[in-house]
Order: sequence, then structure tokens, then C-alpha cells
Amino acid sequence: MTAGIRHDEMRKRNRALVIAAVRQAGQPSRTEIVRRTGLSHSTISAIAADLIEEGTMRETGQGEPMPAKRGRPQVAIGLNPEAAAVVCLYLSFNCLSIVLVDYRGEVIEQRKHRLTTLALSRQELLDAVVSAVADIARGHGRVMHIACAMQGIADSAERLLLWSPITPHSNLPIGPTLEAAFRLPVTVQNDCNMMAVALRWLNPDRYGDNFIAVLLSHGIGMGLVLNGKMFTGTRSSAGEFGHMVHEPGGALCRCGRRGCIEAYAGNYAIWRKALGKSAEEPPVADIEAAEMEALAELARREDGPARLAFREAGRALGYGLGNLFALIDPAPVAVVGQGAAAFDILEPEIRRALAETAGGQHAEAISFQTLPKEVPLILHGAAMTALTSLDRETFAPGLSTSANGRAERRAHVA
Amino acid sequence: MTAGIRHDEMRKRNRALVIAAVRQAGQPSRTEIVRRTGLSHSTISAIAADLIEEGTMRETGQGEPMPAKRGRPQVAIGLNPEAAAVVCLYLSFNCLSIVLVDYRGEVIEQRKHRLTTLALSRQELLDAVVSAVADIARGHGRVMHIACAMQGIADSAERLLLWSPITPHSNLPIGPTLEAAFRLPVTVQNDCNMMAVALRWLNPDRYGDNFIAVLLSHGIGMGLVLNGKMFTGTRSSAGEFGHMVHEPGGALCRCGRRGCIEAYAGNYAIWRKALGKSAEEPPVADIEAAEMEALAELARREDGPARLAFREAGRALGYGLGNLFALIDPAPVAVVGQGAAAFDILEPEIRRALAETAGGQHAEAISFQTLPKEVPLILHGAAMTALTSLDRETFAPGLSTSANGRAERRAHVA
DNA sequence: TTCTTTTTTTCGAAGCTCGAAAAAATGGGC
DNA sequence: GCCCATTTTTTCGAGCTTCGAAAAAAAGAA
Repeated sequence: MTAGIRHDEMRKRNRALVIAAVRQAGQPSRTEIVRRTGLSHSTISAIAADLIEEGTMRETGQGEPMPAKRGRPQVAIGLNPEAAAVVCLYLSFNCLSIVLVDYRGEVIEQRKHRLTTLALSRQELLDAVVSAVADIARGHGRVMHIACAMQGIADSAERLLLWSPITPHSNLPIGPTLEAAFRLPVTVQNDCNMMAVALRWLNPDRYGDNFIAVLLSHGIGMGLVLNGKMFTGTRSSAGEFGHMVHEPGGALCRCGRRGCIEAYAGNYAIWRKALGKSAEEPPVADIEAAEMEALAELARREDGPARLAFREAGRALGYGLGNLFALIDPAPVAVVGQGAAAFDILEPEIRRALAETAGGQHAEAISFQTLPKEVPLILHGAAMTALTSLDRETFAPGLSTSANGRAERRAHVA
Repeated sequence: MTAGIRHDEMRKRNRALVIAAVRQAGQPSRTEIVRRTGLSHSTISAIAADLIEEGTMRETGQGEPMPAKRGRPQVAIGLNPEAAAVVCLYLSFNCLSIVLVDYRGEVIEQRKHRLTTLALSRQELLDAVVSAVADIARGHGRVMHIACAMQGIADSAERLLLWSPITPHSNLPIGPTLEAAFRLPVTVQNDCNMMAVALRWLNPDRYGDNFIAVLLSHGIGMGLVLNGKMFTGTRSSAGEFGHMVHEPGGALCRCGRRGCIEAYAGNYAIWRKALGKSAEEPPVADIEAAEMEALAELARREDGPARLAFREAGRALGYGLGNLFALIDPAPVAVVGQGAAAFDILEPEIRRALAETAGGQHAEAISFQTLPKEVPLILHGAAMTALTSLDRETFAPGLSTSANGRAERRAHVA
């Protein structure tokens, strides 16, 4: 049983709706917002006036040069870049990428720190993150949110990094640490989920209510959007696609179990097989991108263990996707990361395996898009997560009239 | 971009909220509704008065004898059983179960028709369904919805039975046929989804926002609730858990493919293996419940092919669940149908396999509940689906005041 | 019988959205 | 260069809805 709709909440929701419409449309006119939200001209006029006066939005002359029509020209409205800023960071193996983004979503500043994540102590790792944030936020007064994306299993509610391949430590309190240091709301999310969020913003036609983002890199990750919502099981991890069992008792996986998809399709698995090593060989910690590229080139050129390795990877991925599709019906797939660069080698085998599964009944109709660079995608997803959270929680509840007082009183009581 | 909230829609939603609260609580007082919905006393008083005047709800004296407290006694409110009735039917192998249910959810009448579904022509099957509905609805004027649950793959939007093991025909237009015959809204759903809906109503504490209902019977079916919503992929089928691949290229499945979970854990698979037949043997159409029961008894008593068959079934189920849990995190499981009666034999092997998967990290913590009888569950789920649909679409939009006219005009325009 | 307590209804206030009409801002035509 | 047509945006009054406070109702307790 959800709460009933109160009168003041209606305004709050409609404000949020207007902000969302502007964020999606870029620089819509009031009339365009009317069309998108279904609200009346009068209401949009009132809400827009409020939001402009509060500094959340601003009139931006003519955004795109509208086709010169007769009649009063439309006034474009955009989000005010100075209304807020957010810091987004992506913690991955030996690398901390960090960006400062304005309220519109434009990157203000961008840095990359190299660090040996496996060697750092708990405290050193936390310190590195805190100082990177402090560093990039320095001199920018309006930072209002910090969004963290990370490899591994995150607990979004508690904002912990439960487990990650990049560090031997578990239950890292990234969220609480940042919150204590900066007194700002912090979100902690799995990197693949952030990819999915980004894809949705970048290409809503293709990535609509149901789709899958697969990260093929040293490990295998997945972000799942189902029924129009990011799916994040009970924790924020879910989508442990890479650790579905492909062959019971099969190859040794980084997670210590056997036969996982990742143990056939992760970089380390392809590398291991291509170099003729045993499937029992413990996974190496990292492989240079150039080295994987060289293996792919070799596999393209000649028949041999390299080609076999990629084939086996494709087969594991195909069966895995087929099993997934059996559960959730076929949906568009985005293949992101290192593996996207070698997708030409993987694809035939993926489709062959898919065709043998229930989910792949029309295997040829399933559509893949490849995006080799994952980092910009992940950071963009984190930024949009942070910004939409601001939209809702900071800019929507602030009512301009006295109803505000009422809402606040209620909040204190509850 | 969803539609904005209009003023009249607020009332509509709050009316729906009140109806839902009453349906869940049974016979709440107005004060109890206030507590559940978070709306004010005045609002509840007004909405309740409207709904009672319209005949949707009624005051029902004291529902349960409230503990005699001081003060004005609470007046229990309940749904008016005469406000509507719905017909729910379940079409399964050789059997058509059908019930008439009042608006409160109580069964008024209940019948069971035997028919040889595999032998019937398209038209004969449709006619059988229509005449069964006409039969049970005769003399009950207020039937307002027909809900169909069926084995197989349903297209809920078009209300077709796309494919089913119970008939050689495909794309059966069950929904359109019933709609044409009775001029009533008709819903068509997969049987396992209806089980899940029912479980949620019967035990909301256990079956909350994420859980799994598995039907172990001649075939294997699954209903999935994720993020508090029935998950029904792009069509209403999804959850083809039984056709996830357990062993690539393995045993022959009823679907014609190889290695599906069902080809190890369906009744026909257990029977085939227990009787020492080859895994290549084409699946038989049906097996008597008594015969399966006898096999289970044999497996309990002595080591041998029967026990082996159940073990293999458990192993396939365990790996399948483990792979599912890898994707969606562990969740409570309800095991329904024939297989629930033999769950004592299956469980150890299920847990053993689970423990070898990523999703089964804490295999012993995953909790199973067994419910041997699936039919009442399926019919109850269909009834609740029909009734909540009525709640929303028939009783919530009917505003008592003149705002109604406005909403109707709008609906015509749109 | 009167007082206390709890539930339910009534009543006025405040806020929101809406439709219609007015105002604003521009291009087109003569 | 002026006036009209057209489109966008704002203004204004009406109509609902929710809410809080106070009153009314309906019992048990003293």
C-alpha cells in the first residue's frame, strides 16, 4: 500500500515532470513541455515561472534556430548549468576516473588517476577516493551530489562495495566515507548498471523498456533494464551474468567456482586458452588491451588456438544470453568494452549457440550494438543518476509557495 | 514521459487506493484505511461515502468482534459482493476448471469439465470454453470480467494462446472469442503468473517484492515477481525457466530442443529415466498423478533408477535456480504442483547443485515452500487479477461528482 | 446520569489545475 | 510602413480536492 496523493504532492510531481521533460528534450519551449507532459498551458506557465525564478531553469534565447514560422516565436528553456554540479567517479582496476559535471550534464572537468588498487590498504584506497573528489571539486562551490560507479558487487542501500576484483578488501564503506568527508548525498552503483542508464539516455528509441548491456572485459558484467526500470535484485548487484554456470564443473573462474560464463569469455579466459594453458590455470590479474587486440588479430588471420578461444567465448556467451532470453524474452543487446572490438569474431558463434536455445528462437532477429569504450558510458550513466536524483529530491520538493512550509513540517513529523 | 497529474486524476487514484486498501484488509474501519493510505480522515470519509452510495462498498456491522474499547466503535467496511462478479477459467491438459467469483473474491460456483484437448479442433476447443463460461454465468447478471489462465505461451496484449502443450493448434484467439461472445473485458494469462499473483495475496509477508513460483508438473513453468511487479517480458509468457539449457546437446525435450531443464525435471523426463528408457525417447503426452506418486515412493524406498531420475531432476532444477539467482539475487521460492509432493527427494540434490553456483552462495539460506495443489492457486490468481482490474478500471474512474463528465469528455477526445 | 474516549462527519481555508480570454511577439501582404 | 493573421505565453476566475480543526456521534466508565 503506497501513500495517498496529497494536494501539495501533486505540485511536487508535476514540477518533477517538467524538470524531467526539460532534461530529456534539451531546450524545449513551454509549448513543447505541454505536449510532453500533457499538462495545460496555464500550469506549465506557472511551474516554469517558479523554476526560472528559483534558478533551476532559465530561458536560453533560441536553442536551435527554430524554423522561422509566423506567430510569436517559442522561447527555449534549458536547465541552468549553475544550479548545481555533481562529481562522478569510476573506480576500476588500477584506475580512478573522475569528472565534474554541471546541472545540464556537461562535463566541466575530467581527470584520471593511476593507482595500484590491489596493493593499497583499505584506508589508502578510501583516502585516494576522497582526495580525488576534493581535488576536482576545489573551487566549485555548487557540488551537490557524488555518484560512484565501481567494478564489483555494490550494496546501494548501504553504499558499500561488498566485493570487487580490484581490491582484496571487502565491505568498503565508500559511500559513508565520502558522505562524512563532504556532507553530500552519495550514491554507489555497479558499473554495468551505469552503462545501462547511459544507453537509455543516449538512445531511448533502441534502449527503451527492456534491454541488456553486457560488459566484455577482463570479467563479464551485465546491466539489465526490465519493465522500464533498472533491475537491481535485492542489492544493487544482480546481473551476475558472468557467473551463470555454462558448464557444470568446467573451467576455473576468477570467483573460485567452475564453469562460469566468465571462465570462458573473460579476457583472462580467452588469453589462457589462446596461449594453450590449462583451464585449471588460475586467472591472471590483468591483461593489456594491446595484447588482447593482438590475439584478436591472430584469431582473425589464422585458424588455431586463438581462434578457438574466441569461438569458445562466443559459445558461452550465446548459451548464456539464450538462457537469459528464455527468462525475460529477447531484447536489444549492447556489447560494451574490450570484447566489442573483437565482436566480429565472437558473433557467429554467439548466434550459433543462441539458435540452440529457447530464448534464441529467432536468433537472427536479435540485435547487437557494439561500443568498445566503456569508461565514458559509465561516467555518463553515473552523472545522469546523480542529476535525476537531484531533480527529484532537491528541486522538485522545494515549493515556491507557503505549501512548502507544510510539506516540511510533515517531513519532520514523519 | 508519463502524463502529468490532473486534478480529477488525483481523486481517481485515491479512490483506487481506498478500494485496494479495503480489498487487502478485508473489513477495515475508516480509521484503518486512514492508516493504510496516509490520507486524511476527511478525505477517507468523503471517498468512503461516495463508494458506499455507488454500491461498491458497504458497511458490514462489526467484521471481527473488535476488542471492546471505550469510545465510538469502529464501523467495518467491506467490498459489496454484489457489486460485480467475474468468471475465471483454467485450461489445462484434458481439463477445464471454471469458477464464478463475487466482487469480494468469494467463490460462488465452481465446475470442472473433462475434455480431450489434444483431440479437439480449433473451433471445438473455443466452443467448449465459450459454453463453459455461458453455463456458469447463467442467471448471474453482474458478471463483468472473464479471466483465463492457461498452460503455454500467452500473448496478453492480443489475448491469444500462442502455443500450448495441450493442443496442436497455435494462436488460439481465446480472448477475442470470449469478448465477442459476452461483450466483456477478457484477460489471458499464463498459469504460472497466476500462481504468483495468488501467492502474493495469500502470503504477502513471504511473497513480497521479489519471489519465484515454480510449477513442477508434466512440464516446468515459472512465475517471477521482480521489483514488486509480475514480470512478463515483452509478451506475457517469459519465465520459460523450464527451457533454459541445462546441458547443451543433452536430453530430448518436449519443445524439440535438447538439454532443457524440463527434459530432466518434467514428469515425463523423470518417468522416462526411472523406467530405464533413453533420453532420446520422445516425451509421452501425460502421466497419471498416481503413477508419479508410485515412482516417488519407489525412489524413497530403494536406490535404483527411480531415485536416480529424481536426483537428476533435482540437479537440473538446482543449477537452473542457481543461474536465475545469479541474475536476480536469491529470493523465496514456492514449489507448486506434482513435484511439490516429491520435494523431499528433490531437495538435497537441488541444494547441492545450488551450492555450486554463484547465485547459491548461501544455498542453505534459500527457502522453499511446497504447495502440491496448483489449480486452486491458479484460479485464485486469475480471480484477483480480474478483480483488481475491475477495481481500477470500473470503480475508480467513476467519479460521483460532475468531474466525471469532464473525464469522460477527455477520454473521448483522446 | 454524566464524563471520557474514540470514531466519524462537517465546514471553511488553501492550493492546484484547467479552460477561456487576453496579451505579446512576430511574419506576411498590400 | 502599416495592419492583419498566427502562434506562444500569461492572466484570471471557476471548480475540485485535500487538509486541519472542530463538532457530532456512539459507546464504556464512573
